Amino acid sequence: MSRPSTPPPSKRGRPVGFDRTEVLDRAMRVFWEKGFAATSMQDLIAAMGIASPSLYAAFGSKANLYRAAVEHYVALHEDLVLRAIAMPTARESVEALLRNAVTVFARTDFPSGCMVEQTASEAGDMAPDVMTRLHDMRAANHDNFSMRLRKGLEDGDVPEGADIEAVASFYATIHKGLSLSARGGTGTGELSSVVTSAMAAWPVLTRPREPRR
Amino acid sequence: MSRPSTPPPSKRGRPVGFDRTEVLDRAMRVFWEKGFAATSMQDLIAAMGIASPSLYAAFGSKANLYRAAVEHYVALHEDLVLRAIAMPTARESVEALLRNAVTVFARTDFPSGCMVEQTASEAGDMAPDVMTRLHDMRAANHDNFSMRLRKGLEDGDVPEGADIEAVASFYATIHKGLSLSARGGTGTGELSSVVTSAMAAWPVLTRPREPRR
DNA sequence: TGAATTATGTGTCGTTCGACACAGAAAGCC
DNA sequence: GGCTTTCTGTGTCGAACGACACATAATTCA
Repeated sequence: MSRPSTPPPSKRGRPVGFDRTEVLDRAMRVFWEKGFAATSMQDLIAAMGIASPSLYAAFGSKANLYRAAVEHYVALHEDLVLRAIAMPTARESVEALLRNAVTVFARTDFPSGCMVEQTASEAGDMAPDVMTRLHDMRAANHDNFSMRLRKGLEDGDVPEGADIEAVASFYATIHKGLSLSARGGTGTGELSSVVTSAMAAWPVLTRPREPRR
Repeated sequence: MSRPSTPPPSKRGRPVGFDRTEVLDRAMRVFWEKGFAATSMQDLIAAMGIASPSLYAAFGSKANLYRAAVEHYVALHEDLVLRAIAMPTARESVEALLRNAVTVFARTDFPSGCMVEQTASEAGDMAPDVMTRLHDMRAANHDNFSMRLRKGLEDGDVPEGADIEAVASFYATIHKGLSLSARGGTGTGELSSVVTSAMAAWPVLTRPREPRR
């Protein structure tokens, strides 16, 4: 859990002249819109409204700012995810996660798609620790599904013998598909229809199966 | 249908010193691996084995080379797609399309994921005509599903009253999800399991529905 | 108030970007 | 053979890249 935390705000010296969260939010939008490689420092300082030395002092490098921006993205949507997971049954939780995703991915006042999922296509020349962190955040997306399903199994609202990992992989794949669809310009209507279809498959997918095939 | 075709090979003058398909294939791999923005001309001329003026004479610009590379990618897999579509029933065709996708997306001797689908995240500064062409190629992926489903409806192997567009969107979303999963490092096993799940949903999804909801 | 500390804005570093000028090489045409 | 045409490799263009030096401004501590 040793998150690379923000350094403690110093008491002495000239105070920072910008709100860290605010500039991070603006950086997030640019990265979210254009991706890591296609975003230049010029783009960033223009959007963030600070000069590049301030940016480097606060975030270290472009790659690390990207990581921080993705973490800010996750933090922004954490409540939504937690509320979805808190639904009484696994089925309701999974559906809520996907409905939330549609809403977020296709908002017209924000860039399209899921910023976390899209990091998978940023092969990039980023430092290994940044790559690892991005990978972990993608894994966390998958884990949202599998952990909630496992809880459903314990609670009894998911049939005993259901292949939890397979179901989780299925819905995680839908989640990624929704993200990429939204990036391509698909609107809320069609995305919602896909979620409806995916949820219609729930009874079939959670039906108990013989161990392996 | 006015494809921006290759100019006719000239009879006079010094002949071209490289095989166009060969160098296009090498460019494809680099773009496929790193994406458009993260690929530099340096990367390309190194992989293609030709000097940049030759490259520009043959392809015009980096963006246009990218378009040509994606079209080469499509041409490479055309047979596989056609054979899948030629299956006797729509269900078999859809499953074959997805199984093919898994095989292609997770090959270890090639970059991961679908080069066409991934173009959706390359917002880029490419010329409008290139962007349009990439968009059309993505749409063609969707159309593979919807057209084959429509034929199944005519042939009678898809129940009358099935919501073709919804089913097509569902499987197209799975296709995109598989691509993004593969990019993130998911292996053949898990991807195959997702296809199995998606196909298990077939009877439910193709069940006739009342017109709209 | 002066010393110490920290952030800011201007300017610029060396590199690499995408793209091409130019001269020479290799072919067909007469 | 010369003449024309077309392609090739060397070299380099101006612009933009990511990153930072440096002097100055703003704050706390003594």
